[in-house]
Amino acid sequence: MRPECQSCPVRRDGLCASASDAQLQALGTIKHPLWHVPAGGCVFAEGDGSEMVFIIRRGWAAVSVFHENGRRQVLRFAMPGSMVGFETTADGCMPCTVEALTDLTACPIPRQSLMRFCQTAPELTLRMWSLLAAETISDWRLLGGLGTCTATERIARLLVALCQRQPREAGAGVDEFALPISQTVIADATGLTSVHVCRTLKEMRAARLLSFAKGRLRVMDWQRLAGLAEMTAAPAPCSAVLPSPTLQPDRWREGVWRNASTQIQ
DNA sequence: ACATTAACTATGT
DNA sequence: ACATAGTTAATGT
Repeated sequence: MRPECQSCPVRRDGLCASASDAQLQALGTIKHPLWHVPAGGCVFAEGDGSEMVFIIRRGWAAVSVFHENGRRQVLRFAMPGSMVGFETTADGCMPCTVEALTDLTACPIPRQSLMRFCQTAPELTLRMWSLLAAETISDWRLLGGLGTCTATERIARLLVALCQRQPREAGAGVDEFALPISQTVIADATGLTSVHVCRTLKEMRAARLLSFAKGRLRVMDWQRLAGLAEMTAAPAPCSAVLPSPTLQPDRWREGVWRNASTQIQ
């Protein structure tokens, strides 16, 4: 096993949680050295011909596409354990840009090698499927609200979804989180202008829902925030309720949502 | 560069 | 008429 795999911060929750020692050994031979991307840098950009998929080890990234009108749409957020780079266009180019929101460490794995490896490792393949599907569901909650929800509701959806995926910080209360995204990023993720995001956050602060400053979010009223987000939200992030990888794959994620909702209801 | 605020405009209810 | 959100511009941090 590679030394960086032994110290991997997403060894428990990420893809490799379902890998045996022998499989981890094999993955170690196909993976590339870790990538370190400073905040503001790109893992890859729209149009690039990347042969890698990446497992995020540390830090946050925004996955986005750019429109002709100069504006961009953030499609999803990647954080420790997230996998990016699976989507390629027919000509093998990347259809989106992955930009580091914080200093980032990513584990690059050649797409073709991983595909070949999956043919020998069904459990790993199923876990990959499950993890990608779970993130897709989370992402669709945001994207699906863009056409129908108000500014307050869209922002509430975003914040609740990010809090649920955020691994809990040791020591910190459940109501306070590091949220390393600017209002501009919130705007690009919610389809609002940054000016209106600022106005809306001011209203939410005045309504004693939350406070958000200097990259930290304090939630003061989970009930109302979850109501706005149309979610049965628990302050506990997924990692606290993520069932063990030995469960049947098709029961993992249902368990996550059920457990998350029963904690507050 | 990002956040905030105000004044104004367009659109939908 | 009112609410919501975009635009523009000025100012602050």
